[in-house]
Amino acid sequence: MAKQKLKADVSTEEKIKQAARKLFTEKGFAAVKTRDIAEEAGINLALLNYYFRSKEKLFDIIMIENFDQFVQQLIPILGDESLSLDEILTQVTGSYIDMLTQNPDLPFFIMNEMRSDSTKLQFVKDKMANVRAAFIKRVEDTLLKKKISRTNMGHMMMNFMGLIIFPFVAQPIMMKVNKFNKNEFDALMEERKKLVPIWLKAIMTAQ
Amino acid sequence: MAKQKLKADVSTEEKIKQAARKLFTEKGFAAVKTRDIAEEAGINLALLNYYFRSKEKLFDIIMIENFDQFVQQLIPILGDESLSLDEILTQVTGSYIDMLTQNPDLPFFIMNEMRSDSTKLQFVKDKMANVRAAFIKRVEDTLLKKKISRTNMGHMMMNFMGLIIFPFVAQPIMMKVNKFNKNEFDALMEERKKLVPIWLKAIMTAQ
DNA sequence: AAATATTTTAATCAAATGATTAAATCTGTG
DNA sequence: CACAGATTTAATCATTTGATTAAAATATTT
Repeated sequence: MAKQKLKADVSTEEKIKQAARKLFTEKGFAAVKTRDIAEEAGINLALLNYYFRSKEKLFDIIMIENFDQFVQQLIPILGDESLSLDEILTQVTGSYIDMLTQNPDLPFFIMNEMRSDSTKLQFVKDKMANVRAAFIKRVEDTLLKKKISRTNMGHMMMNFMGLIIFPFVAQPIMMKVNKFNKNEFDALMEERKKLVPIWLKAIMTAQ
Repeated sequence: MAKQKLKADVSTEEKIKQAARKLFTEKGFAAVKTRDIAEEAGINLALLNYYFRSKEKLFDIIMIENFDQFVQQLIPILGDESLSLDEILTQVTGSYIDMLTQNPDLPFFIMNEMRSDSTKLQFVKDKMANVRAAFIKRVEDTLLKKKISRTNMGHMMMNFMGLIIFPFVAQPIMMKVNKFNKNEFDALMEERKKLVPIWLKAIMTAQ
């Protein structure tokens, strides 16, 4: 006991959070039982309530962290006035594919929770609205020059997300149907870092 | 009582299935309680077990029907030798967007259940494998002529699904962030019937 | 070491949930 | 009508599940 207070390698509270993050992100709120979390964390069930008060409060924490991770890295890139549209496309694509390769379940989690609506997602709406505003502010001029209308902004956001995020949502299908293993899938995603910006530009200029 | 045996407008069994389809498709297996289904169907809880034996058996039925609907309509189009690649793209896109506009929760359900794996999805794997084989058989020659490699088939499938299916998976986000209502969203999807084939061709021929 | 605060455990509770049962009601048939 | 079979209901069971409690164990401070 030379050290001050490093009891376990990781504090119990952190172990619970890690277990909860893993399970909630994989399976969603309803499918995860508090006992699953306790077992995954290797702790007594009562500790979950001791540290986090309730399953729902614990979930809220994980949800906020996940959403933050999902949108956070967009801000600095979109906010960098020195980047051209091409550079933005390339950077956002690369940065996102890297992050999602590390957290492949994140998009599905987000979609799942947005769908279960509930009222608690107001803060998400706000956060996404910020990103969207930044995106529009940053891209709208360029788009207007290319004669792409405002309503088509919706299409562009869908295309952007569809080409980058969808593969991770569909990863289980892709792996099963195409008999990819994780490494092969990741290699495909690595290729997409270069391809998606090219494709997006091709889409934007297609008659 | 002139008629033979038409008791209710819809048989109790069918009412239960409709309620189950709605709820399971919207929220997934774990989040739906048998009492929710009973209430939605306007029937006594015991009837669910009387007709379908268990929640899981009922879910299996819904799952199979949903998967069938998801892949069914592809077969006749892909199998029609008289169609050009362009025509296939156009028809599949149109047919799919129509179907998904009627059943917007279907893609999410499929992704969700593929992810929860379980072993019971072998039949799905087989079904998807058939569609994939038909797709490859139908498209591979054309792709080879365009110097698109076999590994890029994976990208093409992702792009195809990403541009068509993803918007429906992300519909809740799109509607919240962009403040679309259902009609506006559907109008966008209607536009995509023409746009997605153009975009896909642009992608395929992009340097 | 004693006192105090923090962390962990085992046992238990109350509500939710999937399922069953026995009786009641309805339906068509002889 | 009365009977048999199918359908529906109300009541109840057993398990799961989220949460609590009181006590034990551990760490921290004095």
